[in-house]
Amino acid sequence: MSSRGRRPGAPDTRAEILRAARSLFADRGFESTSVRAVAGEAGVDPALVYHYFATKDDLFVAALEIPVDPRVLLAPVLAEAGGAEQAAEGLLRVFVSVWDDPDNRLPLLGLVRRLLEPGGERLLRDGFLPVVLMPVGEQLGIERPEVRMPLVASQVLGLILVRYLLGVEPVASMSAEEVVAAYAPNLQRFLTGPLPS
Amino acid sequence: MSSRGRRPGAPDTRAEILRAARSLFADRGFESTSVRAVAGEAGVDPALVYHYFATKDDLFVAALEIPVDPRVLLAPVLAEAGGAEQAAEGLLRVFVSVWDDPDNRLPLLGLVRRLLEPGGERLLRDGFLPVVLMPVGEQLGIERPEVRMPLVASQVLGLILVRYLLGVEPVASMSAEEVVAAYAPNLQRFLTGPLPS
DNA sequence: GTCTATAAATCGATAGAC
DNA sequence: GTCTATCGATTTATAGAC
Repeated sequence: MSSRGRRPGAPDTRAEILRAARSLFADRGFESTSVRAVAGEAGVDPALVYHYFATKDDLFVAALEIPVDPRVLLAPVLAEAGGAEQAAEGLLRVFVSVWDDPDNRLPLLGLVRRLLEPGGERLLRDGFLPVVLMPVGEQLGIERPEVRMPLVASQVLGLILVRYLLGVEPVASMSAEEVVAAYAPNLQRFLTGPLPS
Repeated sequence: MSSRGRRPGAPDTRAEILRAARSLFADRGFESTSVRAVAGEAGVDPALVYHYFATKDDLFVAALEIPVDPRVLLAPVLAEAGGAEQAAEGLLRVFVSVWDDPDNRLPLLGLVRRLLEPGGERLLRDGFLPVVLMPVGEQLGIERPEVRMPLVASQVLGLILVRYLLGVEPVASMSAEEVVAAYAPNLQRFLTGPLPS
């Protein structure tokens, strides 16, 4: 309270390393990001990175820890009135609000980049799809969720790529409501519309 | 004709290197594929690869030369009766037939992998989108193609990811007609349906 | 045409001084 | 807590023998 002047406060080097790691993993991926590059970006010695995080994998996990639990965020939408027939709009609104939050952006981009790197297939097939997306389909009570949710995933992935990873205009600059208006009807068709045989 | 026995025919090492390069670039991307790995896969010395193709970049270009010209293939569809109102189905049918052709698969996958690597953003933003996709939109005579075609691109990219790159079931195993039935209505909405404001 | 040998750079990771 | 120094492996690429 009454102390004057600037606090000495050691610069939080560890946090600085994490910030640099998030930034680099997000726009160069895991393989193309060297520990040396992270150290350089953070303004510290490469060995210091290893001092805090034993391996490069540990650094990745620490930097890209999922900032939100999608199952918690989606729960209210799933409980909403209207049921599956109007679910797409609510789901999409939650999705965009999470991705548009600057605190989430870099960690999420890092995860997606990892998903698209060699050997990342399993992250979607054995991770995100069965753990997050399939339960959503089942709770919505839609028909043949095992067909419909992968279709949903294909459109959501495409949206992530264009809007967040590649920055293709005008999608990248659309407001949240414009994105919802553009995509909700198509997602809704995947959820409850007619399907091949 | 009348000559017997096996022709001596020097083993076409150059072609063998290209085949190995296509395979590795397609499932590990550009950065994660070393010239040594290509040489190993082809059963030759690494230096020989440099003998035929001066640099790793040249090898990539030679191996992943686009096997088809999308503008030529799409021309008949664009000239068809029905115009923009029924274009999605025809466009999608051409798209799937090209990607399902084994001769095209590896080169196309290699290109997409490169698109998703660090610095590959420009390949879509300054390459594929303005050169291929935007002219299609303009020839169809749709409204605001600069908004609609990026939306189309987002769904097509998602389909490529799920069906060809990540192999998510059941989309990966669908017949061509099933894919058309599943995606054509959504693509059609992006082409000629209502849009935000 | 195909190889051996190697240069020059960069990688992840460790040991140990201060 | 932060650094210097370095190991050992791997990378792209070159020079030159056969």
